[in-house]
Amino acid sequence: MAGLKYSRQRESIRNCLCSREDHPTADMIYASIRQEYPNISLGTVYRNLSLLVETGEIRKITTDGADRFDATLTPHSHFICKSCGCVLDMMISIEDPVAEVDRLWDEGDVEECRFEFRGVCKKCRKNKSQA
Amino acid sequence: MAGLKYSRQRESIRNCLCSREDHPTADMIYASIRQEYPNISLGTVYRNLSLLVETGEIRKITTDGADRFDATLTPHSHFICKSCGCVLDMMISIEDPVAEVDRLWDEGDVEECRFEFRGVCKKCRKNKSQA
DNA sequence: AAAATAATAATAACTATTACTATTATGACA
DNA sequence: TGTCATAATAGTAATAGTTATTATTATTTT
Repeated sequence: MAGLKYSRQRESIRNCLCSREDHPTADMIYASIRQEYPNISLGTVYRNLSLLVETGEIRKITTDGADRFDATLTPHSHFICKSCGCVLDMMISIEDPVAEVDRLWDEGDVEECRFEFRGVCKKCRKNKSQA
Repeated sequence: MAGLKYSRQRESIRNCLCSREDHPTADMIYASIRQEYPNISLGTVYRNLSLLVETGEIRKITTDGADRFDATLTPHSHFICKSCGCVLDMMISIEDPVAEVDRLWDEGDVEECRFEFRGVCKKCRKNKSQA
C-alpha cells in the first residue's frame, strides 16, 4: 500500500462513513459527499471505498442488493432486517468461535468469523402491527 | 405458493444442485443443465432458483460476486476462501446463539443466525506453499 | 521549476440479475 | 380424451451495481 497520497475526497468519504451508523451503500455515500463536492464522481467513491477496505480502515458488508460499508472496526455482529433490508450493529459480545473451529476443522485455515443475524427490525415490527 | 406446476427444467435444476457440493452460481447451473436441455434459458434458471428459495427447498448464499446456491438444508455453516472464493460446507455443530441473542438484544426479533467463516482453503494453502 | 506519480471526473464497459413477450407445456375438469 | 385456464418456457431487452479506461488535474519528488 505504498504511495497513497492524501485526497480530500477520500477524507470526506472516510468522515461520512464515520459519522453515520446506517451502513450506507456506495450510492448513499455518493449522494452525501456531493453536498460538499458537487462534482465528485461515483467511480471515485467506489475506488476509495475499495482502497479503504484494502487498508482495513473500513469493512464491506455483502448483502442482497448493493454492498454496504461500515467504519466500526471493533468486533461486532450485524443484524439484517428481512423486511426493509436495513443493517444494524449488534454491539453485544458473543464468544468468537474462530479458534475452536480452526482446531476442529481441517479443510482450511479459519481466520475470521462473522455472525449474520436475520429477522425483523424494531421499526418494521411496529409498522406491521399498525397495518 | 399455490399453483406451482411441474417443469422438467426446474426438476433438473433441483437435481443438479442436489448432486453437487460446490455451491454453484446460477451460471454454473445453467452450463450444467444445458448438457441435458441445450436451449434452456438463463432466465429460467434464475426464476426457478428464486422459486426454490421461496419454497425453502434450497438456500441462497450471498457472497462477493455472484450468488451461490445450496441444496443442503440441515443446519451448517459456510467457509468462504479469501483466495479462490470457493464456498465449503462446515458440517460441524456450533451452538446456535439465536435464542440467547434474541433475549439480550431488543432492536429486532432475531430469527436466524449464519456463521460465515473466512480464511484460506486447503487447496489454496497447498498452491501457495508450492509457489 | 520540471518530471514523476497518483488522484480525479467523466464515461464506457462489464457482470449479474430481472423484466418482457410470444409461444409451449401442464393439469383440472367436462 | 379434448378443452381451456394457468403457469412455464426460450429468447431477448433492460436494469443495477460495479469496475475499467481515459484524458485531465493535483501533489510530491528531484
